[in-house]
Amino acid sequence: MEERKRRILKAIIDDYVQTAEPVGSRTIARKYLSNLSSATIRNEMSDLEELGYLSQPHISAGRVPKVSAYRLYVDHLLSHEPEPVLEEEEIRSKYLAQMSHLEDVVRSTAQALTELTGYTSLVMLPRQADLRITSLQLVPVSTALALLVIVTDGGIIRDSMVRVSSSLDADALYAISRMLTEQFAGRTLQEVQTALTAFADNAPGDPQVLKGILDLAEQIAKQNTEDNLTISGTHNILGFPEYQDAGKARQFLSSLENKERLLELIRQGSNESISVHIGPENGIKEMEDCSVLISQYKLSRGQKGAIGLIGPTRMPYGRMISTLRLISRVMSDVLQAR
Amino acid sequence: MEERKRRILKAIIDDYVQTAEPVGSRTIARKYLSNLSSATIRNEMSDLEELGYLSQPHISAGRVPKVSAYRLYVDHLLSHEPEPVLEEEEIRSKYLAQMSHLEDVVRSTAQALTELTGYTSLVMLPRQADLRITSLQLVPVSTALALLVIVTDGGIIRDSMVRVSSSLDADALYAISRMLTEQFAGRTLQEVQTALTAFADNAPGDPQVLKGILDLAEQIAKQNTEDNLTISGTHNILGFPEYQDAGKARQFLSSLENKERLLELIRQGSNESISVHIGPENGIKEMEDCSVLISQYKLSRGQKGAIGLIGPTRMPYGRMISTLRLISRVMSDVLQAR
DNA sequence: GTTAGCACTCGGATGCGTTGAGTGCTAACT
DNA sequence: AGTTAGCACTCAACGCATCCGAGTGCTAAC
Repeated sequence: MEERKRRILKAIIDDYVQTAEPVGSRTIARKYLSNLSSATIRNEMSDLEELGYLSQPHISAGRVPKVSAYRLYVDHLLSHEPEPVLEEEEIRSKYLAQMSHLEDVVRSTAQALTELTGYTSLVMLPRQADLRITSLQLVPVSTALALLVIVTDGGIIRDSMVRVSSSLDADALYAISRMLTEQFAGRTLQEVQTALTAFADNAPGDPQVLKGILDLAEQIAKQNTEDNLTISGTHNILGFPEYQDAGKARQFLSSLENKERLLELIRQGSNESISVHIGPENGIKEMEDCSVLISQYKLSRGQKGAIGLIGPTRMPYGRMISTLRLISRVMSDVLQAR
Repeated sequence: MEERKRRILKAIIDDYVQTAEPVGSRTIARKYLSNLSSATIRNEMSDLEELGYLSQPHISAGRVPKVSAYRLYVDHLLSHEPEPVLEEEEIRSKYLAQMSHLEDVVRSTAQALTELTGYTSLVMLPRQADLRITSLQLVPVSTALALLVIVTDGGIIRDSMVRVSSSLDADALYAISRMLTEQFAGRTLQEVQTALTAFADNAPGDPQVLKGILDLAEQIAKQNTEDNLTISGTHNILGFPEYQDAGKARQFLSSLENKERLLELIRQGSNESISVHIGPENGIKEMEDCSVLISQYKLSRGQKGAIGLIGPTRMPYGRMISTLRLISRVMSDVLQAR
C-alpha cells in the first residue's frame, strides 16, 4: 500500500480512537493532512473501503476503521518510539513500594494498570505447578486443626487447613514440618502431588495426618490446574460510549466471570512478549468488540505470568502497549526482588 | 390509618416492586382488590398522596410509592410468616459445604446472597480487634524473610511477611515463635499492638526481629481499624430498570469503592439483628435510591459480623429480609462450627 | 360511603419537513 | 495522470405538530 494511503488510514484511526465518531474526509484534510484536499482524501477513503479497512455506518456518514485496519495499525503503522507514559520510578514508588504479600503485588499492579489506562486489567501470577517448594510448616490452629503453610521460591505462599490428630502438640507438628520440608524441599508442587500420595502409604505415624496430607494433595492438584487470574477495573467499561447500553455492559461484565476463556487466550499467545487480540480475534463472543492486550513476563526459573488490558476495539494501541510493557517490567522486577 | 388504606398501599407497593411502572387505580381494582371500584381506590390514593406516601411522576400517571411508604411497609405491613425461600439444608450443602478457609466462607456466602437475591451483597467478618490469639508462628521464607502466621480463636488466620536477621534458621525461628506464643496467647489483637511495642523495647535478641515485630504491630493496628468488608454481585445493578443509564450505574459502582461509608452504616445499626435503610436513609448520596439491608450476626465470644444486601429502593423487602435472615443463620452456624 | 360517567391532562408514539455532515461523480486544472 | 473545485444526492438527527390513551379529579346518582 502506498505511503499516502497508510498516512490517511492512520489519521482516520487516530481520530476515531479519540472521538468515537465516524471520521469524514474534511476532518482529515483539516486536522491531519492539510496539504491534501478533502476530495483527494475522499478518493483514497473510497479505496481503503474497497480494500476492507474502512466501513460506513450509513451512506452519508464518515468512515469507521474495521478490525483489519486496527490490525494493520498495530502491526505496521505504530511508531515504535515508546510514547512517554509515566516515569518508571514514579510508578514503582506509587504502586509497588514495599510489598510484603504477594496479593499486594497483584492488587497494586492491577490498580496501577486500571488507573493509568482507564481500562479493565488482568493480572496472572506464574502457574503454581512451576514453583518449587522451599519449606512446609504446620501451624497449630485448634486441637484437631492445623494450617499447612507452603513456601515456594519467589516467596509465593499457599496455605490450607488440614485436620490432624488431637494428640499432636505444637512441638510434634514442628517435628512433622521438618520432616515434610526435608522430604519435599526443591520439588515442584506438581511433583509433590504424586509424591505425597506415595509418602502417605509407607510413612509411619498418625493416620489423621496422613489423611490430611492426602486431602491436601488433592487440593493442590486442583489449585495447580487452575491459573490464578485477577481482574479489576471492570466497570471502567461503563465510561465508554460503545458501552452506554446497560444490557451490553452487563453482558460484558458477566462474560468476565468465566475466567477460563481469558486464560486460554493468555496461554495461546505465550510465545510473544506482547500479544494484541483485536475484536473478534479474542474468540470470546460477548467481547467481540473489545480488544485484549496481554504482556507475558518471565521470572527467574522460567516461570511465566501475564498482565493484560481489556477495552473497546477503539483503543489507543500505541499508548496502551507502552504502558503495559512498562508495568510488566516493573512488576517483574518487584517479583524478582522478593 | 384505616385497614383499607393500608391494604391499598400494600397492593400499590407490591405491584410497583414487581413492574417498576407507576400503578394506576384500575390496576389495583382489577388485580388486588376486586371488590372495590377504581373510583374508590382513586379517592383513597388521593388521600395516600396527601399523607405523603405516594407521588405521581406527572399528573396523568399512576402513583409511585415514596420512601415513607416503604418505611411503613417494612415496619407494619409485612406479613411476618417467613416467606419460603429455599430449604436451609439445600443452601448449606450447595454453598457452605466443607469450607476450610475463612475466605472460602466469605466468598461462598457472598455468592449465595447474590445468586439467591439478584442484588449486590455485603459480607463483613467479625472485627479482628475482638479476636484472641491462639498462637503465633514464624515460617522461614527466604534467608531474610519470614512469614508471621497469627492464629486466632474461631480459626481466623492473619499472616504477614516480616524481615528477620539472616542468621536465624528454622529452629531459631521456631524458638522465637514459641516465645511469642507464650507471651501473647489469649490476648486480643488490640492488646497485642501495644504489648508488641513494649515487648520490643526490653526484649533480648536480634534487632531485625524486633523491627519486624514493630512493623507488624503497625500493620495490625491498621488492619484493626479497618473492618474487613467484601462486596460482590455489584453488576447485578445493571439489570434493574432504574439503573439502565450507564452513567448512573457507574456512579453507583464507584460509590461502592469507598467501603468506609458502608461500614459506618453497618456499625450504626448494630443493635438490631436486621436493619433496613431505605433510600436516602442510608446517608450515601450516590445511593439515595437504593436500600441497604443489613443482618448482624454474633459469634460465640460476642464477636459481631454482618451480611447485607444493596438494591434499588423498589425491592421485595419481605423476601429479601427472609433470605438475609436465613443466610445469616447458616453462615453463623458454619463459622461457629469451625 | 360507593360508583358510574365524563372532561381533562400530559407523556409517549407517530409522522413530517428541515438541516447539515458527508459522500460520489464529473469536469476543470496543473 | 493525479488533484481539486463544484455540485447533486443521501440520510440520520432534530424539531415540531398531531394523535392516542392511560390515568386522574370531579360531579352526580345510587
